[in-house]
Amino acid sequence: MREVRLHDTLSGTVRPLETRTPGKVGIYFCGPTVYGPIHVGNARPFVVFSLLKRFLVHEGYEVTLVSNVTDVNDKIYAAAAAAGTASQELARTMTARYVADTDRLDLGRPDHEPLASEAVEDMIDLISTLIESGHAYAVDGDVYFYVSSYAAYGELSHRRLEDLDQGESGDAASRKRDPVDFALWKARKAGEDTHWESPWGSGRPGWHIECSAMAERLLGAGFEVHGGGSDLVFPHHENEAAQTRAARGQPLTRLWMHNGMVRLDSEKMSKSVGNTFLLHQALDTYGRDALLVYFCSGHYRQPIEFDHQSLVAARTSVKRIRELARRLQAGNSPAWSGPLHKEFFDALAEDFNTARALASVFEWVRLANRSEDPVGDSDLREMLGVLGLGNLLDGGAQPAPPPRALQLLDQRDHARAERDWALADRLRDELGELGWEIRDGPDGSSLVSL
RNA sequence: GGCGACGUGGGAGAGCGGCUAUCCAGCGGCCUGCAAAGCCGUUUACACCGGUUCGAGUCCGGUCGUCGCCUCCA
Repeated sequence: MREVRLHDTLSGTVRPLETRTPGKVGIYFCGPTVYGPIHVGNARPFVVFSLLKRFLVHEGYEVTLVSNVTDVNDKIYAAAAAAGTASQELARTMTARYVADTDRLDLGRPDHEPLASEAVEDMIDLISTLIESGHAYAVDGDVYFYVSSYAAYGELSHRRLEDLDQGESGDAASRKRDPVDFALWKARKAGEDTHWESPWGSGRPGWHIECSAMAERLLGAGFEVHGGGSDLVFPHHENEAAQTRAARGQPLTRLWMHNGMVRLDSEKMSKSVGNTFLLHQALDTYGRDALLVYFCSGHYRQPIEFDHQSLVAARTSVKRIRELARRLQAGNSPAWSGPLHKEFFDALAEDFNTARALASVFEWVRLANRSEDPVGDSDLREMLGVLGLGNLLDGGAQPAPPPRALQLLDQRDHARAERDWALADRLRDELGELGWEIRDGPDGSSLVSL
């Protein structure tokens, strides 16, 4: 188990991963609001934190990964109304699609995927505690967090209250003590078809409180890593941090990790801008393997451009690994593999640098291709496995070509022996149509399935 | 306007103050009837201007540019 270091947004530094209990890590990352199918940008945290878990498990940690689904939200009400369905119905449908789409990434599921709508009791408890301790106040059925009561507000996002644009609008503004106060509970409004009873009347929870409540229930306050997209740092995570620490007297998490945005045309991919590429489309177009390589090809904190060329490049790299798999054999890897294997895991241990790790993978591929001797796959299998790409080495064992293909190959061998290149090339084309590619080598020709 | 991040070879993208990143594409070569696959070589990059240093993409300051957050947002 090597020392794992990760970038922490709060301190702005790369810090060692600290655990409450040796060997145990709890990770929570913010999942989507389910009012539509998710896009590639939404998928990035799912990939990053799923892979981080795999890596930590590889290092010997016992990891509990939690990711919420926000199924109560203004946008869901609006989208459901527009579609003429019940908001809960829409949320259910879109949650199922989210699960189906991310399942296609084949990275497993988080250990827990709590729904906001099923955690309202926990949220009410937390809100009550905040009111009792003077950190929140109720007004006309709403409850707001009283930001002024919490001195550390702004520490996560590194901004001062006076630096915020406070051009607050809407009817909530008049009920707040201060424009920066944010809603913990919202009184039921006309047109909202879901609501819960609370000490402050019928209503529904605000957004930020769900994560504080669900993370605490499933991981306990002070858990190891809280993650999400960098666009959530403020206000979402700032507010989460404030709520939990104000209520519990201890920090929500020990380390805040944020992934960079996926861009399309140099601009953040987002539903509101409308420049989205849906995850299921990306999976259809480029395939799951290429998409993973694409995500791993840049550091998780950097923005990454979603463009055709990058995805095609990723797909070509995948082919390169698959191509190598044909000539590997099961068993221990040669001596030259050792340093690369180490480099790979060291790179992941230093702020989860998948780009650098991938470089070791391709270095490995080159050395293996260069090797005259048979090459055992064990190290590469272990490396790729952590990136969720172990499958690239399966299917290395070729299916036997059908008799028809073998017959054509035989005919081509004859044609070549007679130097009838035109016929030989025609037979090669025919084989191509059957899905077989010819590889002429010193030991004769062989067939490879396309 | 405030806060922050980033600007690397044709494209993408790592990079610890001194050592080949890597991937995709191009070109040349090896292999080969031609291909494919693979290997070797190759275009000697770090926005600009100063500074620190024996030595700076790599540290400091400034300029320009791009992006993110400041409102829902992965």
